[in-house]
Amino acid sequence: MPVCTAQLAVSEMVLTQRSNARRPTLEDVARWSGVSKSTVSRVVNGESKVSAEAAVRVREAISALGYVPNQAARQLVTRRTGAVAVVAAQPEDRLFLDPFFDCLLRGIRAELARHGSQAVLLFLDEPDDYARVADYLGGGHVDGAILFSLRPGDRLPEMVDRLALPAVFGGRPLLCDGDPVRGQAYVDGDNRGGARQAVRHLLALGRRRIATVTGPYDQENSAAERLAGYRDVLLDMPHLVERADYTRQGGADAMAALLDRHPDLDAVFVASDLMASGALQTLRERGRRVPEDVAVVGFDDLVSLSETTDPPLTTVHQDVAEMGRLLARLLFGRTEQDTREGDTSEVPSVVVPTRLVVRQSA
Amino acid sequence: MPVCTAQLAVSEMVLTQRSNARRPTLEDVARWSGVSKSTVSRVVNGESKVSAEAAVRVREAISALGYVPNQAARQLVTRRTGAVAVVAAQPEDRLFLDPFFDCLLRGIRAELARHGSQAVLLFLDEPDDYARVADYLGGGHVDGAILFSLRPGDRLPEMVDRLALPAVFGGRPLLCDGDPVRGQAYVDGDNRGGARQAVRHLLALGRRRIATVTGPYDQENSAAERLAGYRDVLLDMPHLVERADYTRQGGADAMAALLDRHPDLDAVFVASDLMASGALQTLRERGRRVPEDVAVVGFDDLVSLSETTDPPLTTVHQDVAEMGRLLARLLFGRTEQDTREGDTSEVPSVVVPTRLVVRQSA
DNA sequence: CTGAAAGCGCTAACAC
DNA sequence: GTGTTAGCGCTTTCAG
Repeated sequence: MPVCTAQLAVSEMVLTQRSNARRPTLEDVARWSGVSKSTVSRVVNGESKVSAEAAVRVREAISALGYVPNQAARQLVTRRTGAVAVVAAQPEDRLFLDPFFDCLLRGIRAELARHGSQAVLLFLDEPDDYARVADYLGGGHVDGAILFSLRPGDRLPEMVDRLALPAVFGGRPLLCDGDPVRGQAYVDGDNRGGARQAVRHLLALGRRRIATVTGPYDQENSAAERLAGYRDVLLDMPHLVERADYTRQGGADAMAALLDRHPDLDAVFVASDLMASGALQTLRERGRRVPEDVAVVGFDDLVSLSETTDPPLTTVHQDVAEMGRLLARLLFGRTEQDTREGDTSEVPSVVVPTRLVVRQSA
Repeated sequence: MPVCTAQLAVSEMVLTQRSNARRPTLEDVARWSGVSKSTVSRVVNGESKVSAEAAVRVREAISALGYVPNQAARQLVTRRTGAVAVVAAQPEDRLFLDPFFDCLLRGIRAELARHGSQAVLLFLDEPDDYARVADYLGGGHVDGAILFSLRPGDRLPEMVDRLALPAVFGGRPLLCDGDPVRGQAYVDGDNRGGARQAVRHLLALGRRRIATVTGPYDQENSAAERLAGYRDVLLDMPHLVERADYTRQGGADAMAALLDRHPDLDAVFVASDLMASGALQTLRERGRRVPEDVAVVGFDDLVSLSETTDPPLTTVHQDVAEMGRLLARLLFGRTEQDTREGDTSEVPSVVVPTRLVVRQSA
């Protein structure tokens, strides 16, 4: 193979070149098959009131001409695009290394597919992205948007609201001061309740020096909630808190710091499985046995992770895929929750319960 | 292929609900500001021939009304959407755990942004996805597509070709039999050449029992090329090959298998950094010193990985972000490379050179 | 500089 | 069943 072959002839035409061969329109199909546009339209849209023979001829014409409907035109009249934007505000690097998003997205895509909608993923990373994404969302490219990983005070909820675009949030959207943004539908896990379950479990095991490795609680609501849950349970007991960033390495480092400061700790609630896997590694390197010396409980229950750590991780289970599905269903106004009549002021949102999965680390 | 969009009954209404509050149109703005639609259009599109006062009034109207142009309508006439699809054929789980895609996507997004285009990411995972993605791509939602991680024999290149949608491929698209798909523009790394550099380096170090951990060479061209490069150099020497799957764990397992079968190996070329980090771990666990006992060379040079392994990884550097940028630039037909006249039969493609980065593992 | 008019390709009444 | 007729909201000649 030639190295660095740069045969870029005719390059500047790439984007227009091929489209110059005008794509066949509904009208072309109609002419070709000798019927009217309406009939073709009916066939394309699978309506019933079309004679069998007409339908056949139209279908022939369609494949002969290689006709593909122009969505822009269709959309202009139907007001529907068949696409839903999934906006991830998280910087990509975090996102791509976190299996959490994989599950969530899978759930979203599955549910969207059931509705015949295509999920399109957009990233919100640099400041510039806001304007472009807002343009995109407001431009009628999509029927709705699912947004997540927004930081407190993110201006996207407000922007979306102004666009009058149906939207739901993964994780409760917060204002700068930590107050919830009003009037936005969201799906969230029961972070606080889950954390409580985890810490209570540790307590029930007889542990008394229970530490916690937290997420970036000043930036992510889930992290703040999980820390709150920890505090709820350990009201009058010592709080051994180390903040990390939801990464594996961060978890490892935080665990090390915790061990340095509190060599006598006998349990730790780590606010995510990814961080827990890092913590486990530190514990091993420091010669602490898990769970004998230190009991460990994680959060998320990303099975690919929690089942394969050594030892397998006791963790708070979140049905992430279900959350994804719910998000999509909520967007389509189809949440299983009953809609309470007349209570229009209340935006339908759902907090998904968690449960503790006991494996071997605690 | 007749493309028929799925019918949506109830959900359709839900999603249009909020938009019932009719969004202001160009015409509304025109009336509000007492000018014609044309003038408003000119202001919106930043044209020069508009009097200052008219422009001001129009702008007032726009913000007063909260006007956002309807892209579908605009697109219907301009034939431009301002969006480019990035299609990842890889199952998500792999994708999300591989830092490679993060860099690539970043490069793509950066370049696209320079052209004012929004990148929208689509996944191709289950069989169903093909039809929906094809509909989407053919539906005029995007100006072009960047596709990658296609398996040999994937039918997407052909589908895209029929749609007459400008497209470029990340990694050379292959037919089932391993032959390249003709007529498709692609950007690829110099996998074979890079592998040669790696193995030659090992040879120069005096190693003589050089093994390799490969990617899934029956499914991914890059893996096949890297293996070929290994073979190129070790023509008359023993080939110690273990196939893995481009995951960290796979790399660790393959390394273990290699050690079992060839306890005397003194070097290993691992076909990706992610796998190499796994291999390094196995080596450590088995008590082999790196590079004293076994020299290790990786591939990709994902700095976040290769610089943080223990010891830091000697690896084949690929400028992944640059590849991403090139992909986008190629799509826009604006590659900096010279254009050779009259050579229209040759599709512009580029193979990006690699270079060996020597750190401490070899 | 500005406006009027003609579509872009499609669907949706409404007649036949 | 099928064709006819209006637009959907925008850009774009082409006159003024």
